[in-house]
Amino acid sequence: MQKRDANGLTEQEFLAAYRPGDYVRPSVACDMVIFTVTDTETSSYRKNPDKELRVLLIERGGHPCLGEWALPGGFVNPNENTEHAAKRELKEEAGVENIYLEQLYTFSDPNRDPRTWVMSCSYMALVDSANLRIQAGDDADKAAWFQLSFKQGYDDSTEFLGGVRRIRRYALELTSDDTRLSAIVEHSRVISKNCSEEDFRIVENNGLAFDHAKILTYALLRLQGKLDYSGIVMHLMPELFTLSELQRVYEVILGKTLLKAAFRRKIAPLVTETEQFTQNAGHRPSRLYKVNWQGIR
Amino acid sequence: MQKRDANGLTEQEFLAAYRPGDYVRPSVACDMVIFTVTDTETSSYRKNPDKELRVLLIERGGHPCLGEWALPGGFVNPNENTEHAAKRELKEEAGVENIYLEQLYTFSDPNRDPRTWVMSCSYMALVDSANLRIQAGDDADKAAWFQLSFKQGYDDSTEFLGGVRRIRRYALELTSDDTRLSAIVEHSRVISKNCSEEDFRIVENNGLAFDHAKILTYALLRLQGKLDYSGIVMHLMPELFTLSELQRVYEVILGKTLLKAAFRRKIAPLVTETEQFTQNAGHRPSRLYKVNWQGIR
DNA sequence: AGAATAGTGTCTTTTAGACACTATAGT
DNA sequence: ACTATAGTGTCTAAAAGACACTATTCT
Repeated sequence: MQKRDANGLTEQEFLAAYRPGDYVRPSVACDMVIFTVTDTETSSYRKNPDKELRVLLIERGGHPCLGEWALPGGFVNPNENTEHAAKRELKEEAGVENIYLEQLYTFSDPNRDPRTWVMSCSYMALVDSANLRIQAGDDADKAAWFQLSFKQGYDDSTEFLGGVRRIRRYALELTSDDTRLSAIVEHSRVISKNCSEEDFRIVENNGLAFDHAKILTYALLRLQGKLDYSGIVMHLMPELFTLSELQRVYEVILGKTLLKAAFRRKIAPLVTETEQFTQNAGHRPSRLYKVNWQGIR
Repeated sequence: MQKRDANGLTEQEFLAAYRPGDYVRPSVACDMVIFTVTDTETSSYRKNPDKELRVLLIERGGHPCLGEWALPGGFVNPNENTEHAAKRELKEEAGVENIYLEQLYTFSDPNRDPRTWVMSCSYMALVDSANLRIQAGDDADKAAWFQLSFKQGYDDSTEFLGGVRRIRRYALELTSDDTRLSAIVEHSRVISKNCSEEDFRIVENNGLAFDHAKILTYALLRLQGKLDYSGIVMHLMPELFTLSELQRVYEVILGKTLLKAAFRRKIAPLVTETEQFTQNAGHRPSRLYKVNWQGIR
């Protein structure tokens, strides 16, 4: 291409002479919401264990937010894109590779980090807990898998001239062996012709670093929203699983129970039956299935 | 809070002493995909005009990509977040305010801009064309609304051990009064247990700047994907509209025709009927509706 | 009158919800 | 035998698809 600009330069000449300005640039970090699903302890030899949703957090060893728990993450390096950075962090901080990864949202409020201007490009990752052979946080940082409870509380729509404002509050509770964290995040949305605002606000926060309660809420809503039309859950399942297990995973993420017959009809195209069965369960054995990746959208 | 870190500093002391490192930081820009819907010329006084989807592009007056057409956008300033930047750009470059705005995706490949390291946080905006009283591009830059044709071509799934690779190609054609642009973008997705890769690749590009063909494709897929479960289309409609008009907007975005009766059943909760009717149409008048914002999800 | 669209009725098909019933290993 | 779950059958209700029919205004 030999086009010349207003100064008579070709593109090659322009780029050779180009010097980036010295205006202020943000740092860009990747923060990762890594979900997995684990079994609870079961009380009786007969009872199947319940499923619980867990997320990986890391205790901050320095200011700011010293002693609070943060999503694993780190800065994006030059010569890599955010996805590379996310994968690198995933390996370094959680010891996992080759798992489901999806970009969520870029959080960019200028004061979200008290040190300096840091944007966070957030990612959601899903891991089968059987895949977690490497214990998270081998290094100095203290890492832990927190069990997550996510409940919608306050919910209100107020109408105004030509529009609606919808406010919902979500209560997050996170528990690990020795730590309990909690947060309340308010999601408000103005829906009208002349305005379109969506906002997450941290109403209450006990022990979560930065704006990570927001990011976590965003991730949970995305996960819930994707559940029924995409086969995203399959990334949380082990190689072989029973349909009841799969149903319990859906249930723990959605926070409600589902009807067995309807559930099975719906997920039928997403799974393939095997000839293997569970054993020693204290009740009728259950057929084991594997994921039918063709059926996943 | 009086916690002290490993150096015996409180958070206040730490922050007061904090100096950001001088490692390389990216520039962050917002690029905007601004959609609107317009009427085509109608051949006969009887025939209703068709709808067409349009997107705003700006011809680049300098290197790089001199003479090519780019999405409107600009850098994010310190003390604003990406959404503020997007709104500012929307006003400056397209002369519109208070319209629907949604963050799409952050494109961050290190070489996407030949000058320097620039990440693009992309947004999608929807405007009712009646709202465009201010002609876009009053200033030096040449701006134009391009009519968009978006067709899926090649589509293939190849199975491999324990997974699927799905490849789809999309053909974009953009036409304004005096310019024709086109691009082919390939979307490939690997869906399997041990891998999760999603990638957009520009296969062919005639006249679109940077990686903007990618961003545009991403926006179109998002718009299509959101159509049926959210009332997002309503942001493209004027104050009063007929149900046939609304249907034609759905049809032009989805690229397929819909059945009238079923369509009306489905969108019924999203609209409110008025007592006004179209006039001088050369055929039976049509009732005018307005948006029922309560019904929008 | 007749072109072109507006608007509705209704039949069929598909999907979802509800719930009861039968089946079966393990102690 | 009994517990706890596995798995299926079937009825009902709701939603989607298909298509034909009637209604209405302007030239």
